[in-house]
Amino acid sequence: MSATQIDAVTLDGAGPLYDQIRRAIRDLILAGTWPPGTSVPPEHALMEKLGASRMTVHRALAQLAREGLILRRRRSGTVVASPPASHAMLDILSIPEEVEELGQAYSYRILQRRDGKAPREVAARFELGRSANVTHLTLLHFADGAPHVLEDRVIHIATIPQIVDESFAQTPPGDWLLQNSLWTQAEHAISAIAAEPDEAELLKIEAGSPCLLVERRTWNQSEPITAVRLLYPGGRHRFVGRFGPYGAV
Amino acid sequence: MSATQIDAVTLDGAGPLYDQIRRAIRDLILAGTWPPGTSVPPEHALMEKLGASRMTVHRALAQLAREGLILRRRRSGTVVASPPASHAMLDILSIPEEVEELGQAYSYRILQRRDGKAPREVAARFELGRSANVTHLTLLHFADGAPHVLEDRVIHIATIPQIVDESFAQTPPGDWLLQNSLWTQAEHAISAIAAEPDEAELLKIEAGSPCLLVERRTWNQSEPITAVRLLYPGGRHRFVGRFGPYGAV
DNA sequence: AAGCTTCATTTGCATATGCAAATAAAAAAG
DNA sequence: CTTTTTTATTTGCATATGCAAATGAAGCTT
Repeated sequence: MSATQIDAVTLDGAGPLYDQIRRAIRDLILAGTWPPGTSVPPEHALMEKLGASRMTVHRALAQLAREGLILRRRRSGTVVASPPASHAMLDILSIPEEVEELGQAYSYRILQRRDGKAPREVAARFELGRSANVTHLTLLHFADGAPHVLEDRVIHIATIPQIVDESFAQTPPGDWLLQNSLWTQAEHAISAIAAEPDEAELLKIEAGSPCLLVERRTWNQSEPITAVRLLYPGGRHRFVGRFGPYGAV
Repeated sequence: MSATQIDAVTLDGAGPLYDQIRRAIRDLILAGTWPPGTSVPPEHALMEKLGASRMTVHRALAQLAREGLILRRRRSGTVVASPPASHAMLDILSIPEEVEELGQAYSYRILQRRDGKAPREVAARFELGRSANVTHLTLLHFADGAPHVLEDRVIHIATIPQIVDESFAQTPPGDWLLQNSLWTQAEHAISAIAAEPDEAELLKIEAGSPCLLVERRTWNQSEPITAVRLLYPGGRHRFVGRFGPYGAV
C-alpha cells in the first residue's frame, strides 16, 4: 500500500461517516484515479488515516463489494474490480463477443474514416459544440461472413486524444474504447426503422425491410466519449432480458 | 405486530446469520406472505425471536431497505414496500401510464376474447402443456384517438382463476394483472418486424412497414402468469434507458 | 378544539472487542 | 530443491453498548 493511494482518500463531512468513506472510495474508482487492479488500503490503514473504527470502515467496504466495485479476499486484501463486461438487456457493448456467443466467426471491415470538425447533425447527436473535433467511422461487422450489423460511430477526440494514432486494424472501435476509456454514463435508445437503400445494400437485405436501431451514447462525468448507431437486420435479431420486480435477476 | 407475522420468520441455518435473516424476510415478501404495506416486526422483536443481536438484525433489515424491499422510519417502524411501478428501459408495464406520460389521452378497445384450451402455438410461448386453460385477448390501445399499440395476450387461468369473472371493461388486462397478481420473474424480448396486412390495418400504417415488437412473459415462482406481444408502429416509438457500468442510474 | 410539550418507541450510527476463516509468505523438514 | 508446516495478515461475522434523531401518541394549556 503506497502512501499515494491512501492519501487520495478524503472525506467531505456530509452525512454518515460510513457513507462518506464509501463515496470517497467509489469516486476515486469512478474517476479512474484507482484503475481496476489497484489495491485498496486495508481496513487498518483506512481506520488510522480516517480516524474511524474498523467496523465503520468495514461497512463502507462491504457495501462497495456488494455493488461490485471492489473485490475482497482475506489475507490478500482488496482490489478495484474490472467493470462487468456485459450488462443485462441491451449491454451488448462488444460486438465480437456478441457474435462469438452465437457460435459464429467474427470479422469486420472499416468502410470509412474521417477526422475533423463535427458536421452539424453529428454534433447534435452529442449536444456538442460544432467546433469539436471528432473521428467519424463507418464499419460493417460480419458473423460467419454474413453482414451482422452496420455501425456508424462518432468519437470525441478531446476526451481520448490517443485515438488519432489508432488504426483500428486489430480491434474494432467499440472494443478499443472499452479498453482505452472509462465511462460512467450511457444512454440507449432502441427503435424500429426501415432500411435505406444504401444501408440495405451493405447488409444484403431488401431496401425498406425492418431493422432494429440501437443508438447509444456514453460519457465520462458529463464529458462525451462516443455516440454510435447500430443497425441490425430485423428478423434475425432480438434482445432479451430477464428481471424481477426489484431489479435484474 | 401480530404473532402470526413474526412466527413466519424462520431461518435455514445456511451461511451467515445476518444473511439468513435477510433471506427469510425477503422470501416472505416475494412469496406474497407479507404483501406491500404489511408491517415488519421491529428489531427488538426479531432479536428475541431469532436469538440474534440487534446489530445483526439491523444489518439484515438495512440491506433490504437499500434493495428497496422495505421502508423504514424511526418510531413508525418498518413496512413492506410496494414494488416500483416502472423499471428502467423496458418496463413499460402499464400502457395507460405510458400514454399519459406523453401527455396524450388514453383509451382502448377489446377486439377479441376467447377462453379455453391453449392452441399449440400459444402454448409454446409459455412452454406450457396444451391442456392448460388460457384466456386469449386481443386489444388495441389508443393515444389521443390514434392507434398506439396492438396487444395480443394470453393469461394462464390456473394461476389467476378470478380472471374468468373479469370483463376488462374498466381496466385493460395488463394493468388488471399488475393489481391482481404478483410476479417474481419477467422476460423481455425486443425485435423489429414488418407489419402483417391485418396488423397494419388496425394500426393504420402501411403493410410491411417496420414495427417494434416487444414480447414479455411473466411468472410467479416458475408458474406462468401471462405472455404478451406488443406491436408498436416503428418510427413513432423508441425505448430509452440510462445506466452506468455498475447498473442502472 | 387547536396548538404546544413531553414521553416513549423505533431506527440510525459509531465504537470496542473477540474470535473465525482464508491464505500469502516465511520457516522448517525432507 | 521441493514439500510441508507454521505464522502473520486481512477480511468476515457477531455481540454488547451507548447515544442521537425522528416521530407517533398522549397529555397539557389556553
